[in-house]
Amino acid sequence: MPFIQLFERYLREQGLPVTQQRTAVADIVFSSAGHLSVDDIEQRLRESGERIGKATIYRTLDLLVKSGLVDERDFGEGFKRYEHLLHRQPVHQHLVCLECGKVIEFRSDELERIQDQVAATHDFAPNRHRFEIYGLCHECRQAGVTIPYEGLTCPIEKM
Amino acid sequence: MPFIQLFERYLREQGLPVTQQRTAVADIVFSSAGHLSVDDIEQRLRESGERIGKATIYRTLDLLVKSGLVDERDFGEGFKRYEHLLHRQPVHQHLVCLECGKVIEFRSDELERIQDQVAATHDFAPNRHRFEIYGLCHECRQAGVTIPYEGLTCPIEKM
DNA sequence: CTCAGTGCAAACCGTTTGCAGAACG
DNA sequence: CGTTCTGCAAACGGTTTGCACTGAG
Repeated sequence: MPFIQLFERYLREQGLPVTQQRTAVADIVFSSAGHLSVDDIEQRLRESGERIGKATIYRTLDLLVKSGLVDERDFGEGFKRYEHLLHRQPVHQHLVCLECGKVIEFRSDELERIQDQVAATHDFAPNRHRFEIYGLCHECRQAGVTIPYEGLTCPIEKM
Repeated sequence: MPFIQLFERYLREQGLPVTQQRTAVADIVFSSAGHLSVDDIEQRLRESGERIGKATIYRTLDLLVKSGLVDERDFGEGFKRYEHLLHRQPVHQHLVCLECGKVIEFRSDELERIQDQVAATHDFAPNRHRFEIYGLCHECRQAGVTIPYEGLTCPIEKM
């Protein structure tokens, strides 16, 4: 995969050294399809025989995000995930299963339209947006999982 | 404001004690309009003369969220914000200014439709969604703020 | 050879937890 | 009065940072 070359070009453009650690991290990120956590990356590096400190992984991910080749995602798990953009779907959104954590990607042109429309109404210059749907995937529902409602029996009415 | 009574009702429904601390935290949350951080809440409690430990605030917020009266929000700031739902706008989304952090609320019925449509396509049972638009508000743009592009000069083409 | 990068460990920061003492019901 | 809550402080987990050492250019 020649995607690492793009990152190397970015580093050179910025006058930053192309180190073996940066290449190794970029290699893992670009060759993995999914939404990787830092622990995922560390583990895959270890599997490839590389032993790279977490600090370096974080610092390299910062560069990858700044370069625009990788997106940082936060699905509310308490840590971040990273996803490279050299994908079929340039801009896409996510369905996140609350039970198994599976992430399904989808794309909606309408969202772009809504973003522009809403932003225009509020005199806001949109830079990016996130749209995530949380729920239960087919498999988890098949397995009988449900989301319990623990709230008030009737919140608003009987005030 | 009688909203605290709803929370007290919830506590009783669950067989949980209605303590002065829980009431105080709920009081702050329900009487504040915006998107409060735990520090905001702690400070406002202090201003009202209450001295309540952070742990208790967190524990009470958990209950408020479970009751369904308060929503937990994460705008990617590294901490959570809390917003009560006894509002004009039952379901709404946010425009977040990347410069000043201001949050503008908006509502779009189309989003509900898109959620249902996308979910149906992927055999997914939606529970909730989040749609956030990040960008620059009118004031910050007036003040000359721009978002610098630090990425590759041309990411994809010259591979 | 020089300067930035790396690895380690400590620091950080928001959040959670364990436990002795206080308070609700 | 028993049971749950509170406050404190320590623990936690992901992330960041300081510093001596290594390595890229």
